[in-house]
Amino acid sequence: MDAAARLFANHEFHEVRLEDVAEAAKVGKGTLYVYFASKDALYLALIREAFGELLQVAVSGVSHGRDVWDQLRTVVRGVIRFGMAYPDLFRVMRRALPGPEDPAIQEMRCKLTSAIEEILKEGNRSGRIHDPHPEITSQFFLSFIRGVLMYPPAGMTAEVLEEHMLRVVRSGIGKEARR
Amino acid sequence: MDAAARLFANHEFHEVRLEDVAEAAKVGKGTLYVYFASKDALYLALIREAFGELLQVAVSGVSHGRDVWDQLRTVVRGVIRFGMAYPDLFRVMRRALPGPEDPAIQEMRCKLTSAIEEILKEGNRSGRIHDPHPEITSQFFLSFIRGVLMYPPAGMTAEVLEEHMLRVVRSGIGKEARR
Amino acid sequence: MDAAARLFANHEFHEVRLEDVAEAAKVGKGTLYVYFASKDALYLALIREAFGELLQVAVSGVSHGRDVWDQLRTVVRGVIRFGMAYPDLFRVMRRALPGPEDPAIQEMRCKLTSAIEEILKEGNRSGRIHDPHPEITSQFFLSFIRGVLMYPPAGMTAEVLEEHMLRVVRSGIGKEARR
Amino acid sequence: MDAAARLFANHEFHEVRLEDVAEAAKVGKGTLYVYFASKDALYLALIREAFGELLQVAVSGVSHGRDVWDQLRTVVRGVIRFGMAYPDLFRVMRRALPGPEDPAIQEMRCKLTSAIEEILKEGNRSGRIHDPHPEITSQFFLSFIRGVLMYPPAGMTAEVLEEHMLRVVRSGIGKEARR
DNA sequence: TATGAATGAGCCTTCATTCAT
DNA sequence: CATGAATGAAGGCTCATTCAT
Repeated sequence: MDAAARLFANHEFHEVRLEDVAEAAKVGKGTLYVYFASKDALYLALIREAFGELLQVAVSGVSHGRDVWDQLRTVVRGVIRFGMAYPDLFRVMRRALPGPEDPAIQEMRCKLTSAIEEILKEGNRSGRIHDPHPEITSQFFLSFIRGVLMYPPAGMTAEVLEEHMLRVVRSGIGKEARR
Repeated sequence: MDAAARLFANHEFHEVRLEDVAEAAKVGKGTLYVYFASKDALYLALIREAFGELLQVAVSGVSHGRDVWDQLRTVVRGVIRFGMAYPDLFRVMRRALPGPEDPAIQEMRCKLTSAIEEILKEGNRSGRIHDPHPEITSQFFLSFIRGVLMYPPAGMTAEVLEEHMLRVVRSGIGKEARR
Repeated sequence: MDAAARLFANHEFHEVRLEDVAEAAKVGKGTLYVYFASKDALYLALIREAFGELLQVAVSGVSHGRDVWDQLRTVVRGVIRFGMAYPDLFRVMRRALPGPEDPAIQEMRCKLTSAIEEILKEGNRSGRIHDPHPEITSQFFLSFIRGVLMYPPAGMTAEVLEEHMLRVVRSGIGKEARR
Repeated sequence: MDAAARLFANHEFHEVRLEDVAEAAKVGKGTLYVYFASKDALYLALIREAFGELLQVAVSGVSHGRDVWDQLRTVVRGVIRFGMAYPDLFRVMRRALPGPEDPAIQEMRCKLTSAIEEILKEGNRSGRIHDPHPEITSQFFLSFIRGVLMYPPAGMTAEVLEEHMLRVVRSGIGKEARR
């Protein structure tokens, strides 16, 4: 799957030949079929793994009850870490069509945004946050990281990214809003 | 190209058969090859058109010198309008690999983020904005819209989206940051 | 037809596109169909013309009753002249499959060898020639010229070719046979 | 390749469908592509093999130093035998355009005529032959056989052909030249 | 279980042919 | 009669998939 991720990350689905995957993985072509029913199955398994991993890293660390900004930071940090640790998986994930594909994937995608949305709503309730559209803002968190990791500005580090993102969301960049 | 956009928007490249495109466009299969050298060429032409259109809509309206937030609003509104007017082109665009593909596409992609980055920098200089990382924030604008349009929350409208986005970026959602 | 000959001479049938023929002939693609029913028809017309021309040049000049070697010389000279005057037609002709193709072509091909065979037989009867297999020797004449014109040795001229060919057939190259 | 030879022998390149070749060879269509990169490659491989075989059969048996006429007889016999043993390969070969095609083929074609030319020149030196144009006569040998095998007169046998050909070349058919 | 040679369904692409102008 | 834009039948080629070893 590492090999497959590497290839699918940088090439369209149809550009990746199972023969290349097999070679990259240093196994026979037939061996792939021992573990995956088809090329599609392999591709979906990849995305499923990616989402699973991301969910693990980003959401599992969140402990409800702690400060809302701490929770958001945990999620953001998790996603960034994941994106930097598994850039290939991350890129594969990003290209996945939102179509019906696989219910498991839909569910995980949903879980991820829901988790963030929940934190935001919790923040609204606790008064530490004022967000009239947490369902939009939650999309924002994921998209942001996605964009930065796909087209990384020069000299980007996990820390800078995390810091900047949280600051923007928290306080905005308007001058009159800070003092 | 309309027909092609419609198909490529909802299906992976390899799932789209030129025969279907031809049928959808109500022309003969061979006719496609009168105008496009290959399936790839058609696909790239689509993306190129999309970026061109988007650039037109989003960047051309910006008049430097006006208030920074007005400029940002113009861009944001343009991108959102484009995404809603041409959802198919928008979806095709989004899936384009950042790879070498086509220099023209690379250039347009670059132009778009640069335009936003420039506005932000201008804002920094004028003091209306305080953004230590405009190169990151510019990515943010695009990613945000992209994410929202790909996985649209229920009841989303262009106005709400525009408003929410600008508010977040301007003032953040932190309670202590506003009064 | 000149244009077609030029193209068919140096390229396999399938390598020649009617579009190229039209362009080379400086007419529209459709115009070809005003004069030829199909690509095959054009091709066959070409071969037919070639054989007709060759027959004209090579056989028509032969006047039975004259000296046999004069007659042979006339034929040989005619074929060589034709080959050098219309190298393209000549090359097209050579590649024609001996298959059923076109009865008219078969007939002309036959006429050509028959003409030579007849001269040889006449020579046998008159005693100026001793050839136990004129049906083979007649093939020889054509093949010879064909070979030389397809893969011409450097510095070949019509005269040298004609002279050499007749000498070989008449007297052979064995030393003991001449004095 | 046997199957391919059979088909290419009696049909123009474009009339032969790879599907037919596969069927004739009793293998899958895809299997052809395991061994040949393209239809062209298959065709050229065929011609290459034909020339190789012919070279083997015709030239390898020649032992320099033996009587010149024996050497020529060996070559002639070799070519005739080859033509009769592999009529398909022979016919394919004949149609090959003298164009650039494949350097290996060019070389073999050259080798063949050179070999005969060398024998003739050796004959000139030894005095057993008087041939002012061995470079032309060598073409003759090949063309002759080619012609006879392509349009075989009825009742042709290898022996008759060999005998007749050598006799013509050696002594000619002029009556005054023999006694 | 692992393999890779063989396979053929499927698709892109070509180009002879048509026909409205 | 001349044209060339449009067409779709045909076939070369790919590659996911199978299966005998």
